[in-house]
Amino acid sequence: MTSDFAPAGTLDARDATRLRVLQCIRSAGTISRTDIARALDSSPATVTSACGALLDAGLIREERRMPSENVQRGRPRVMLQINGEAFAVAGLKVAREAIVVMIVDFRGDEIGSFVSPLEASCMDPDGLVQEVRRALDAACARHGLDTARIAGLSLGIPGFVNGETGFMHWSSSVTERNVDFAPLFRKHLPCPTFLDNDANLVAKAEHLFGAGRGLSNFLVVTLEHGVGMGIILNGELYRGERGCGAELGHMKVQFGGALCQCGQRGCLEAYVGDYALVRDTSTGQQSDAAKSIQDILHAARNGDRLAREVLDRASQILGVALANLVNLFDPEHIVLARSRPPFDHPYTEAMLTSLRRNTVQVDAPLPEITVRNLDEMMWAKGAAALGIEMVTILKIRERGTQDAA
Amino acid sequence: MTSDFAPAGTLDARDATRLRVLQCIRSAGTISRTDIARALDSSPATVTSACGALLDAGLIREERRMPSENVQRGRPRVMLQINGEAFAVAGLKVAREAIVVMIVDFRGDEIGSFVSPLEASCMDPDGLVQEVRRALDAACARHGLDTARIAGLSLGIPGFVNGETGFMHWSSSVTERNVDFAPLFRKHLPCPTFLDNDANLVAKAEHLFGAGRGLSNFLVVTLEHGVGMGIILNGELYRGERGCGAELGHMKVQFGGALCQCGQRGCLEAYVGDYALVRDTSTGQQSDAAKSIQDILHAARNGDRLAREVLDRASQILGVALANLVNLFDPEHIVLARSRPPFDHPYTEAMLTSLRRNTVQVDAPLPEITVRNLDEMMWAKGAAALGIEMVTILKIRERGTQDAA
DNA sequence: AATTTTTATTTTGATCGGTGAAATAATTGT
DNA sequence: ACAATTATTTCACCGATCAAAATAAAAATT
Repeated sequence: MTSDFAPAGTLDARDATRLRVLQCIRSAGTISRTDIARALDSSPATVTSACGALLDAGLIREERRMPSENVQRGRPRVMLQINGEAFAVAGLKVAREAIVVMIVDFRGDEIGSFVSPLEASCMDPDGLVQEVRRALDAACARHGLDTARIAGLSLGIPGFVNGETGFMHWSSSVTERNVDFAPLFRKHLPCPTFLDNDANLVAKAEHLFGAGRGLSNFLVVTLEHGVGMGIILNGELYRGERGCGAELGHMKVQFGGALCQCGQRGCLEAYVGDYALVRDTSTGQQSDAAKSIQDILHAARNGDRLAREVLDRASQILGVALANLVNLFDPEHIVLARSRPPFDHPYTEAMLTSLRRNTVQVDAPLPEITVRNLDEMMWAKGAAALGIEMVTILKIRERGTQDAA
Repeated sequence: MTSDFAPAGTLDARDATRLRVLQCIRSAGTISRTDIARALDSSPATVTSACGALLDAGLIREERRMPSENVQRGRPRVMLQINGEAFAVAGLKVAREAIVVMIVDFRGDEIGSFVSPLEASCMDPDGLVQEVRRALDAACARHGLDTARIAGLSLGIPGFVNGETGFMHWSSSVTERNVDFAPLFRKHLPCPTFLDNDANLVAKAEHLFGAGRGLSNFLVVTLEHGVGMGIILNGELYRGERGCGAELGHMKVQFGGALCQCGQRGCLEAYVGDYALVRDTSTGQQSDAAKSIQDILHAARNGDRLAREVLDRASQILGVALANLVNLFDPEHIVLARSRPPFDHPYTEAMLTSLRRNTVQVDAPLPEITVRNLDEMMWAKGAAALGIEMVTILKIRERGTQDAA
């Protein structure tokens, strides 16, 4: 049942403590044992023992502290930090035209990246896994890394994916439906491999390294061709019962409204997705087909009324959708990750105004909103973030069994 | 910090185990120790000891088993069940015209109920608490109960309430905003008292006693004057960061749409709330003001086209809103609790069709939908459900400290 | 320079919850 | 009566955590 694929939840009490300590160190960056004990509200003794194990496993290291302004009396604290060299993890984002790879160390720092072009944007499962293998090998080769140093591999893919089992219900990148990737990964790839919805990965990245660090309840909305969302509740990715929730792009914002790619009406994507903007600004004239988001923005800036209206409406509707999220989830924070600048100023302003206007009024302040640029690499980095988490658990477990032996 | 008010989260390992065992017994109804061990995946020894404590505390009891079809060899299992007589809890729902009280035993079975009329539908905090006291005393008197037997009291109130702290941001029943009820409760009421949003209470009731028994992720949508929602995620009430999420009634389903009571546009309530139906079926003629939902339904049944259209649209829009929830939360189950019959057949059908049509298509089946009648008493019972849970925790803790002494 | 004070970490010994194994209990089948 | 079977309890132990004591490493003081 608990295969390689989903190692979480299988931690005994001791390993759970070690993991907590590790995560505390990671989120603090640099921290002493005493402060860890304080932060986790546990005894120094416990922290000492957990840190011992983590040091033995090579996952953290002691830092010879700066002789600087530590103007304190008493025995100086020994600072601990994540040992970046512990292992490397590859994050891969399967996009339309390429597989984007980012290799990061255990700290999450980039070691190198690589873009491996794809012949076809939609492949059969076996073909996809082989492309992944090719991308991984090429990325390692480019940066002079032995593929064996990669301790884990994490794959972000658009579509409905159950990140806990590796089962894919549907993806725009895969010809077949209902594929169990776990065995394919085991067969073709050299290290433990994890699969998740790409928006979930960005959420994970924000949670581990970005604006969501240390938060328990926050949302990440991704804005590119489509609109996606990752949900962190109680400090964990919420995946829904069947592993395919968070379909913000197909939230209906207008009853009987505009037609969406998915065949339904009034979906958010049908107003704010790239293709919707292109469609709605087209006037039936000449070069419309070639119109890009850039063109539309440009036109709007030059006073084109249609372009302005479409962008304005998109911003407002996006604000409504975010307001719906605030009304439903009441999160601490929302990260709005957009690929290209269609929602740049002044549209971000319009969006925020609409958000405020459509939120149920409580005296408590609204959740913070962070707008973040999201290039292709960020997706891959998000994948890597998940990989780090998963492999960390594997390593801690491994260590545990070694102790026992 | 951890006052009387929110006893959860303050359980040590042992009490947590006891609580798990107790909840297992509750959700099973009648179960043997061996089966509990199997269900909780723990050792029989642990279960024995936990049950010992629970028996001592009088929270559960052994059932002399039926001599019936237990055609098994070996030592017969001793069945355990919740001891209803352990204590009583009062659930109160603050409605517009009355406070509805239900007194239940520890099993959740009704001991008696009472409706205590209110002079005013909106009171100052002190007045409200005194009305609560009056309602409690009257209910006890009616059923010949000593008020001292009530081990806990739980209050459901419409509005934005932080159920974990007892802090009320706003409620339609209270003249003031931002009231901390906890000290008022301590001052005027004879037993530990808890406060929560009324929709949360119905969710709790479904989780403990209704369609959500044993489920981890499900939603309860309440349909009456307004539209509310309770969210259970990972087996717990999700309250959002500021304790005021789940505002389904103000989810925008139509950009720039119909005007809502709240002053915003396109809210779900503005299409499916009682007052919206009345408004939208009014033709500017004579007795419109007196029109009731019953009248509208009746008119529709008799072929009135406007009434039909309005009800049809309401059903469809409700379906869209539920589809949004499915797309976002991917729950196991949704309970639709409606107070009066505006969404009876054939409108329930229309609603379900709309739900199906607006859900993102995955091969996995849709969550189950249960439609449930929700009379005023159910709200009170929901409140009682929360009360049972809270008091259970208090009792288990109490028992723990007794042991220590 | 030696000593005191202060703070951080480790060691030690005790506690406690959970567990497996063995013992006991309560049946049915022979 | 005795064997077989299943449920529960008892018991000895393990391992995680913790408080307290010991130790370590510095700064301040003498």
